[in-house]
Amino acid sequence: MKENSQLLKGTLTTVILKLLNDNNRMYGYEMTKKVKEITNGSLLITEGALYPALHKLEAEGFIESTIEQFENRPRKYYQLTSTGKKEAKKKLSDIFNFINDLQSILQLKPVF
Amino acid sequence: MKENSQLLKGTLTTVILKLLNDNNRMYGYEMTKKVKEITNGSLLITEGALYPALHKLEAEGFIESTIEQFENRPRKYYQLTSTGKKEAKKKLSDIFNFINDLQSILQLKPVF
DNA sequence: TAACATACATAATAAACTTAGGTATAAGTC
DNA sequence: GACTTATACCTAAGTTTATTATGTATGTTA
Repeated sequence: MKENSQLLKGTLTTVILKLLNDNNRMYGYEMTKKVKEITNGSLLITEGALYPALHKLEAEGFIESTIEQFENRPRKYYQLTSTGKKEAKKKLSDIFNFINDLQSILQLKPVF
Repeated sequence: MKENSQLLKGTLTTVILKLLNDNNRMYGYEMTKKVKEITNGSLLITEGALYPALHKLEAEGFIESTIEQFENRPRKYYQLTSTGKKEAKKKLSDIFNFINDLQSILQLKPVF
């Protein structure tokens, strides 16, 4: 993603799994639009990051795809496999734990 | 850091700046202990990540160091420079914005 | 007809980490 | 006495994950 990109490393996979968990099936380009919309344009998934991430998740067996034609353009729809659903739960749990830890550290008051 | 390490990329610098912002001066090893303590051992800063990050921050002029002897062992104390204080504020603002965006995405309810 | 939007993709590069080592001193354990 | 653990610094090789820059192709809007 762009904008605050340094912060993002490692979260893209979790975002993808969460989107597919909530929406049953989505295609890549749709995910970029969705994230942009949700964050009012402050978080932008770059396609150079997204597509390799999708291919990796598919190779790992967490998602699977079907290609369909829509108005003369091919769309590659992805959905979670059963192991992908478990992975989504795990990744979400991990990231919320991480965010909690991070907030513990970042909201410490100065020592007097 | 270890444990949930994929999630951590890009946040280490912000954590360092925040620790120095709150504690005036700290040495590297102390930071690893502090983060471990705050997170009850769930977040571990590896020294292989920490020391290069400290050196980079110093090269960028955001922190400066003084070496002191403590019980026959050298400690390298770091503190924020004036530009480092501004950078700390900026990075903290960025990371909170990012966490907010992330939570917007990750807490979406399923579409009916 | 040029630019923008849709929709996929890859390759070179850069950044940030993990893993694995290294040096040195001190304290505790078998 | 030997070994492990803790303190305290450090670097290097390799991996992962992103950015940036392209490329292909179709459809729509200015």
